[in-house]
Amino acid sequence: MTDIRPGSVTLKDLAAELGLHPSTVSRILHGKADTARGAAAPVTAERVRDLAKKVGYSPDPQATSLRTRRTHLLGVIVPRLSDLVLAVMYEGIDEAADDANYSTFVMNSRDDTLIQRRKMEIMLSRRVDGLIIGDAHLDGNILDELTERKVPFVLMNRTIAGFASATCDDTLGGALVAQHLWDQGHRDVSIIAGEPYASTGVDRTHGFVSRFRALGGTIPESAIVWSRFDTTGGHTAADSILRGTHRRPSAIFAVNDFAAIGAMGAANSHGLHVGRDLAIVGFNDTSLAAQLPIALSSVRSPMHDIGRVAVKLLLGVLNGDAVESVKLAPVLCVRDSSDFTWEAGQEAVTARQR
Amino acid sequence: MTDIRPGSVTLKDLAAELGLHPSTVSRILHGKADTARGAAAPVTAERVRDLAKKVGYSPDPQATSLRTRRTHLLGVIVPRLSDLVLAVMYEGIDEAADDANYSTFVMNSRDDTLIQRRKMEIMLSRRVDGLIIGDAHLDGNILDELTERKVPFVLMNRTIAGFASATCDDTLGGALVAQHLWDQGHRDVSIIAGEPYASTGVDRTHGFVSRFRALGGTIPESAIVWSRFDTTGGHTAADSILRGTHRRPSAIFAVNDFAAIGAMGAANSHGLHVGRDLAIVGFNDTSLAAQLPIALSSVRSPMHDIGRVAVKLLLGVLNGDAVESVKLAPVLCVRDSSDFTWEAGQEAVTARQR
DNA sequence: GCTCACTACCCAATCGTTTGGGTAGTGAGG
DNA sequence: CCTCACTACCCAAACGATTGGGTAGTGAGC
Repeated sequence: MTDIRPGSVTLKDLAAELGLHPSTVSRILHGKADTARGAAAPVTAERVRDLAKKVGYSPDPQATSLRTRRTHLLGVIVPRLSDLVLAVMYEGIDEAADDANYSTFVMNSRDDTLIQRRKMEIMLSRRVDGLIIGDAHLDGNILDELTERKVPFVLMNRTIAGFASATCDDTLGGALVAQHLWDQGHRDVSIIAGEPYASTGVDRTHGFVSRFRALGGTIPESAIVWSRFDTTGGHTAADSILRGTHRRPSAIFAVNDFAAIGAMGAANSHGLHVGRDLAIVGFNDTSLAAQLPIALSSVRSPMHDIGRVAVKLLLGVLNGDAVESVKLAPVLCVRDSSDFTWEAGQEAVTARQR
Repeated sequence: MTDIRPGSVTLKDLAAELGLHPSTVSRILHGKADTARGAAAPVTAERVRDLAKKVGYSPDPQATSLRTRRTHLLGVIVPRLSDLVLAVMYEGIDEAADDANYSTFVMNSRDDTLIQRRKMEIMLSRRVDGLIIGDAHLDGNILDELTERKVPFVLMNRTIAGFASATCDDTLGGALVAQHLWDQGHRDVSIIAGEPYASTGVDRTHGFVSRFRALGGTIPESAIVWSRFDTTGGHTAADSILRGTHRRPSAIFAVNDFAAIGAMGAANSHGLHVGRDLAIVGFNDTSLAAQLPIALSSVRSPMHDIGRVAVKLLLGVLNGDAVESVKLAPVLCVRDSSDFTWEAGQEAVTARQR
């Protein structure tokens, strides 16, 4: 590419070199239909472009956005990037933003409303063109404020009624798991439901419960345990489920792979062999699921695409379009952790049906 | 905070409102020793600051950096953010940058030299003040180019001789594992070594081999298998190791937790019980290690701190200081996957000693 | 009464682009 | 020959902040 640091050569330099006015150069290099029209003679335009390429001219985005009031910057706020799910979504964002010539800031809020606010202010003070919010809380009061302040934004990962969002169809995902576990003969199930303020966990749980009940099953409130989304959260939740004396479920649905992995750990320490004594199904089908010593059944959510769609939606908003929320379809991946026909055969299934 | 979108009120507005000159306001709000000195009367300063707070003034960073030639922006390039190790390091960066009033761009290079270059150019065209490079390849020709172009940068995660870096002491980490496995009685070990262009894997492998040999052990070249850093990479590598007919090691050191998890999966499908038939040790002690059905021994590396240190180093460079590379100390965490005294008792150890 | 040193400000140029509005020069049409 | 419509440019004012260099006004010192 260039052998010099960008910024060393300006529009003015180019103009001087060619004996043109900076504005002419600007129109040639950055104009649209302008160029074809009255901007410059084709031969001049050629000269300009050649020189620009030769000296490695790249426009100063600071100067440009000072003038245009557009930074071509998007802000992304996630609970934590060390959550693989959000990291993958961000990869999708990174890609799509890049394709559209935008750059992104991403910051962690740790799901703390104070930090959320602070990071948002930082992004706005950086003059981002819009925000992608991946850590929306169901009470969502910040969002109203953003709307009032006319900040363009969309939600990702978690959804909230009334705002545009890019998510997985979590309700459907939950339903798929319910159907699967029911088909496998499970009648007594528990749910590790995630944080109550996150639509992901809430919707997955709701989808599961609705379908399970529609099939004729029962799920008492006590079978739903709220938890953090990480491994320790899942471990703790599963522990409390398995410790319960009056009933011990034959299957656990964790709304997140990491919680599921934690649950596997807990099952282990209770002397239960996952996939034989206890079925566990996770959500998101992260790259780990299939590789675990006992492969984890999981609902594959198109995380990467969710990130891409979020960018598309936001660009739509910036463009003044009326955008609609997008719910991408999940797919259930059944593996050893919940496939009772796998080695135990039919007897296990019937045994479980009691 | 403010109830209006940042950017709506400028320095000029403040000045007009107060009957002062913009430059005076600027000096009051952003000056250092200036303020105390001849900038303005204390009472005026007070008035300015009050109004600024009241109307929610926040300086336009684009305008500022256009003038100052400093963006307070740092660029971070990592192989992939969906690698938990890099994600955690980035969290450290995010924090430390925030503390120092910097913002960061982070981009994925997928360890592809072409993308690496492209992302770098994007960051430079955004006029970042400096770069943190988390995906350096040992052949490192881009780095020389950066040096030549006088771009301030530091390395993180991976190190390369001659450049400032923030890393874990990988050589020591490898040595710790060698010592541990030796103490456990293992004499026949294999290494899943990661990508040959990454110093992390190379140094961990080298540290391991050196110590193991110093203790009197032997490690043939064939016992070292290069691989990708993810679970599938580990799976494939372990598979080829375990498939080997002439020797089957009693222990495997994977230079990365994810590779180790993949190796566990492979061991499983070879009918080996990890922790009894085969010891496996990983690296980084990611949050998963301790939660796995069979808890994974791993070398804890201070990933979060590595990110923080990287920022500190880079700020040092920006400040014109001569900075030194920092190697943070690793700690070995022994768990079930390699603790033979755990349940099998002494017999297993001696059996393995042959 | 004059100089000197402050104090408390103001002025204007500048950073690199963009953009609405000119304006010389040319050729065609009447 | 004059007008008109182009073509191919140029001019200058922004955008919002920073910064080196003024300069009135005041009080002290001699």
